[in-house]
Amino acid sequence: MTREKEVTIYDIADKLNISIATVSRALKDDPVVNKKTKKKIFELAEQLGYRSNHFARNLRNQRTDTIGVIVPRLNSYFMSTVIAGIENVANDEGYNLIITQSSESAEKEKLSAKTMFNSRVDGLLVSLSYDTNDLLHFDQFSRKNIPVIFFDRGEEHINFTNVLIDNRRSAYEATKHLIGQGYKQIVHITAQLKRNVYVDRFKGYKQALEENSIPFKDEFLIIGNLSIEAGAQAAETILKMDPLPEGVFVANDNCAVGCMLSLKQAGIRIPENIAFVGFNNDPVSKVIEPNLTTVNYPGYEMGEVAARNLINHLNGTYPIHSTNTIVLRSELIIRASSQRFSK
Amino acid sequence: MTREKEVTIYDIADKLNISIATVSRALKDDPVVNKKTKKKIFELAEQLGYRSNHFARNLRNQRTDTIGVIVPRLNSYFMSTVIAGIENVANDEGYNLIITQSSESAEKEKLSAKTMFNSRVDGLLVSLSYDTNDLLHFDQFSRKNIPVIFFDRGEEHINFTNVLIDNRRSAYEATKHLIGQGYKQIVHITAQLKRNVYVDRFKGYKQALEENSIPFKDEFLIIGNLSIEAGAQAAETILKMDPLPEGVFVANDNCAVGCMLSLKQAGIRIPENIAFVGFNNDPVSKVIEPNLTTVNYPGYEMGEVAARNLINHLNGTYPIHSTNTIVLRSELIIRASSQRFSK
DNA sequence: GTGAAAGCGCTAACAG
DNA sequence: CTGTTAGCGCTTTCAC
Repeated sequence: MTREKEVTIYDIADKLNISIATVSRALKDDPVVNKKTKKKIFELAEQLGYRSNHFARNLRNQRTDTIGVIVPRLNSYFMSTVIAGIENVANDEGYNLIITQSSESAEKEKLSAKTMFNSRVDGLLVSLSYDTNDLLHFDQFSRKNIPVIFFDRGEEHINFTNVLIDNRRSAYEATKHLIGQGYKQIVHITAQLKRNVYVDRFKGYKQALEENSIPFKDEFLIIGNLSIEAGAQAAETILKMDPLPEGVFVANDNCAVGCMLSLKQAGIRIPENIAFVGFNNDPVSKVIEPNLTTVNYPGYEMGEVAARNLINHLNGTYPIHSTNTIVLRSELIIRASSQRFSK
Repeated sequence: MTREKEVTIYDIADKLNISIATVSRALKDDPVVNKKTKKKIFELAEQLGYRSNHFARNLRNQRTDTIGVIVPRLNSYFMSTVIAGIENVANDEGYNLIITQSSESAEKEKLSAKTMFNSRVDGLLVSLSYDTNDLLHFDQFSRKNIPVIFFDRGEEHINFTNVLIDNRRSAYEATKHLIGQGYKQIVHITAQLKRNVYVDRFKGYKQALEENSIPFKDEFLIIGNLSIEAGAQAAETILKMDPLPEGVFVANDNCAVGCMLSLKQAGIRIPENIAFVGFNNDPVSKVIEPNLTTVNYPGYEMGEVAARNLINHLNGTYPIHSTNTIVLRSELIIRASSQRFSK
């Protein structure tokens, strides 16, 4: 598999009988180079199919124009939307993306971090796995002054910026809405209470209960991995409750949908028997019947904001620790699944 | 933003009073190096926080261990599944991914190709945009013997391998199934007939009609961008038909769902009045009521196969033009939306 | 087993 | 406005 010889600035310099320095300058459109020379160089470069060698340049410049992205999973609507947002900003600014998924495992996340580190990404965008217990594997980045920004699933840390929504408040409003509709016995389906997003949503849920003098019951907290299947399992659990709960607040739409489908199959009517509120505003929330009340989560915007912020750090527009938490707007979207008197 | 000085093999060599050559060899685990020396080197490297410089290495080795991926859109279930598959294989084999989206525009696709080329990806995985008219922007890769593999949306070309499913056959079976259920007046909703996948699905649809002596009607071909919204629009068109068609075969589940929702809202019953078959087996097909009959599309597997194949090319396991088309198995999944006598 | 040295392609300091 | 030159950090050939 021999490759055609690459054209270098030496080739161009040779043919034009000028120095590589001039060629290098011309190619960067350095105004100091004579217009005519520049023109000749550009033309020849084009003709020869010259392409600049990133490695040589990076080797000199000590930067890669690459941003690393570590996500728990690629295949969710939310995540692909975030990545589309990141990609949009990054490409505009001339950055490439290296993307890996941790598959919700702390182990793989550490590995990914190492890969990113060794690939010398200029900056890192991370959404933590379910499993992650500490942030030690990101210390290597801070030590080298490589900015790390967490989005969605992050953790408070002096060295890292977080981009997120107000999960507590959103969950509070979601739960309050259910209570306002007259549902009091409310189950909460979520993931392990390790990640901020789930902890905060749980807090919001509890706060709403408390404010309405509804005692929190341990057995109303159902923990799973928030997949459709986990939703189906949660439905089993719910069906065994006696009396049945009146409402369910799920930390993610997909899981809510899985749960609703199973309950419906078991003859439960939504929202008459049990009301539902989800989280994320995944398109599926408008497909399920009844349509799912949910919290709108600005994924695309979150991706853009995180990337923009990272790039600003990189450009030195502001110092690495200048911002620490960016909160995006989110809001409850009320649909039929939670309304006592739905049409 | 000064970064801590990077540790190089020179530093290690200095401290250990050996040559950089030995350090370099040891770090690659070259068996020729004395075990003890190697151990010392590894320990010191660890302690100093040494990380190898990819650029220096790439500059020497003329390879990047990077695979480029160009997709029309990141945010569909299908695409994120494919990418998860690619990522899985690529990471296992020590390759990084650079991902860009063309946003269904030929222009952006060309730009992406250029970026990839300049980033010197070792190989390229592409799913073409709706818009793309020619493959000229991939010629630069063949000229340099850089393998390019198309997945899902490709085009026959002597230089490039395609990984796909048998779209014609799948569409044929889907349509035949509708006909078998007694639906004869069948609308086909799809995208511009530019990409293989849509052309082939259309062919399969037509073939099934022909074999059953059902004349194809021009007005039964509805072209859009296959989004949920396009589905809603298609529903408008359908509702104006008199008489109404009996069945609809949609080239993608999302669009089918959009269409079904609108029709249902207009009082049409599915499948009693109009039957539906989709394509892709997106999870949403099991959420919509009635559940959508669809063609199972092995996205994850497609990603794995495409990546595996590319990497085999790169490893020289087989020559660049040895395979030209890889067809993955796909099959019709029959659900309630298309069954005359559904429960 | 180990070392010396050349060179991958580019940039930038310095000199003119 | 242009050229010379010294590296960036690594791999690899050739010697020993």
